[in-house]
Amino acid sequence: MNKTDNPTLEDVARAAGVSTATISRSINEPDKVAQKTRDRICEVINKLGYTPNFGGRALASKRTNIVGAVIPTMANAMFASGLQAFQETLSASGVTLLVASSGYNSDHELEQIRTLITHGADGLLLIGAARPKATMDFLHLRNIPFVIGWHYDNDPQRLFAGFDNHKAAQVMCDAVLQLGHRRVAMIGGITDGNDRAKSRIDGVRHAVANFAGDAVLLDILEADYTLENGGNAFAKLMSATPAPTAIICGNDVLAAGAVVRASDLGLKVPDDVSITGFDDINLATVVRPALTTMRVPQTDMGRSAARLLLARLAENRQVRSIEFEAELIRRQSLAPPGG
Amino acid sequence: MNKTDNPTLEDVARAAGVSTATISRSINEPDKVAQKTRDRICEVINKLGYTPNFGGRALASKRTNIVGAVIPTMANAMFASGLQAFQETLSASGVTLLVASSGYNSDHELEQIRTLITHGADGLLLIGAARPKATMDFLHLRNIPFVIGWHYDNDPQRLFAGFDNHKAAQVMCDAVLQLGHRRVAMIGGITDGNDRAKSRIDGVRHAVANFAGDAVLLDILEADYTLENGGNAFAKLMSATPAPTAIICGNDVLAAGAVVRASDLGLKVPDDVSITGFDDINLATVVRPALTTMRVPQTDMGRSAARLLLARLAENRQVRSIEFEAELIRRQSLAPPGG
DNA sequence: CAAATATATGCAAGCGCTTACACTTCATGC
DNA sequence: GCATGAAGTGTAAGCGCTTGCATATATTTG
Repeated sequence: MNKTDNPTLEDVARAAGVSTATISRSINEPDKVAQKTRDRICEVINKLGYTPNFGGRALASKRTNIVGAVIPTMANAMFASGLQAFQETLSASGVTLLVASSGYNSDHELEQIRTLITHGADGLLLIGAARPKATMDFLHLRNIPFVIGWHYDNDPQRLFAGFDNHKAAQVMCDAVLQLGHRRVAMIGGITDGNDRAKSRIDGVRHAVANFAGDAVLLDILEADYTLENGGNAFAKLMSATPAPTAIICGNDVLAAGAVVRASDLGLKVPDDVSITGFDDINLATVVRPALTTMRVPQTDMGRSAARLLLARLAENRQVRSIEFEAELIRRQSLAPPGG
Repeated sequence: MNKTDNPTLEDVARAAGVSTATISRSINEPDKVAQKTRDRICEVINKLGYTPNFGGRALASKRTNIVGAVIPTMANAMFASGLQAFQETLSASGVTLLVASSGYNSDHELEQIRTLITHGADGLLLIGAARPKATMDFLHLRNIPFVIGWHYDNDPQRLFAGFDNHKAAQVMCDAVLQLGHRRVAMIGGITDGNDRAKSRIDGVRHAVANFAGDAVLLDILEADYTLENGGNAFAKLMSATPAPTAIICGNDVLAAGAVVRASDLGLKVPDDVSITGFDDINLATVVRPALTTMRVPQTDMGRSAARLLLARLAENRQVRSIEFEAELIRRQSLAPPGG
């Protein structure tokens, strides 16, 4: 598995007639080296195709310039574009991204965190705040710098770049209730090991419970984020009597699945039933009717998470969590009951 | 930036009353160590929260168990899910994924390749076969093992896990022509630095040129993969006289944008104009009419690319490229001209 | 112009790990 | 019982780099 022997610092040093220290400096702190020497070194480096050996560098300098991210899955557009922004921002600072996915499973998440750390990650991006004690213990024991994305709360001990899922869901549900809906149902993500999904459901529960009127939350179904599951859950909810007049979905994929299924079942959205989404990914704008949804600042979160983590790693003391606001985007899938 | 001092092999060795070599063995080659010793060591490791220092390990063993991927962008669902599969497969072999994105720019790609290598990647996944000489030179000079995904050709010198974009586009265009379309236009991706986009366009060109009839390829527009660009390009193409009866799109995002715009413009798909996509991502199934598209085996490619790369790194000699077939998926957006 | 300071380079000690080799036990077979 | 070998462990030599310190050279200053 080892590559054929690559040139080392020493090879370069010999060829350039200087010491290894000078080469090292000309790479890492160029202005500590005379212009002339640097030029010569640069030339030799290119001729030899030298690149610093990673292991040696990491060992000597005690840092890798690698940060890791453990996200539920890249297959969800929301994480993918956030991760993209995260990576781009890191890249601009010469830091590289190690990724792993947990599949929304917390045991798996711990395993992946371990892996990333043993693979040299200086810091981590994690999604959501809730995790088992074992995971927290490991993080603390090893004193690992990390940032939590896609979630925000007031815990001053930790670093967040996210938004308040509970509040956002509540805003959405309030909007639904304001329009006159009284029989509401929800299709949420699987809450096990996913505090964002849980918060969104709680937000809806809370909104219904505190509504100054007699609204009912008929049912809450949990489903993996696929179009088909969204469709199936929708069908199930609509087969109840009385049927809900609005269905709040935990994300756009579920909602899009529901919208499509509605049309298959001959139900008109929003006339027969309103459907709302969450995240505002491409899907939301393309289904007909287009989804009323909560826009989540995916790119901003990714970018900010990177900045926070970089600052934290640079030991800037003034690192503070950033709260973003999810924004209600009104489109056609939500209307007063009965059209 | 350095973490507080973590326990080292030596700490563990001292605490367990054995030599560092034994600890190392019990981690890397457990069955070379007596059960009893191993148990004791394991206990100490857990108590101390020891994890091997990455730099030391990489330096001594000359491998990192990291592979890198440079993809155009994770924000495109097709790459995201392929990358997800790639990562999962690697993970199952204890290998971790370093990601970088090129933004479809080949200078940037080279830079990212360099970064990944200096960050310790043992091997790489790259997308598409076409790249500038400088990049190829670097890859060869450093003798870097790599696999090319999302593309296939017969070059026996290289390792592919992909499909023939040219052929796939041709299949799609043939299907369009078979249905009776004679005025065809295309909305492709930006071909600069993107051989897949180019191949898809060439495939369509080729199909039209070789059609046993008098079909015309009216126009080819290139656009970044966004819904809006797809819509704009569509509007532009439809404003020509005579207008095309079918528009072949280089990917589903462009096609979905076109379908949505068609409806905004009061055009019926497929009655007034047929639209086809490429990739078969979620979007394709959700727009109405649903997209006729080429299904691309994203997950399979990701998984196979990982297997190929792992095999290559393990120096298995019997590593051979894998060709996948894209599959024509017929849905409602394509019909004979005039409905 | 000597002294003081700034700038450029070299020296050499590790960083924490793996691994070839040497050594010690202990079981086995004759 | 003793040679033989297997199994378990230790010793120590690096892997390629960074970096504090010492040294050498250039520049400034009174």
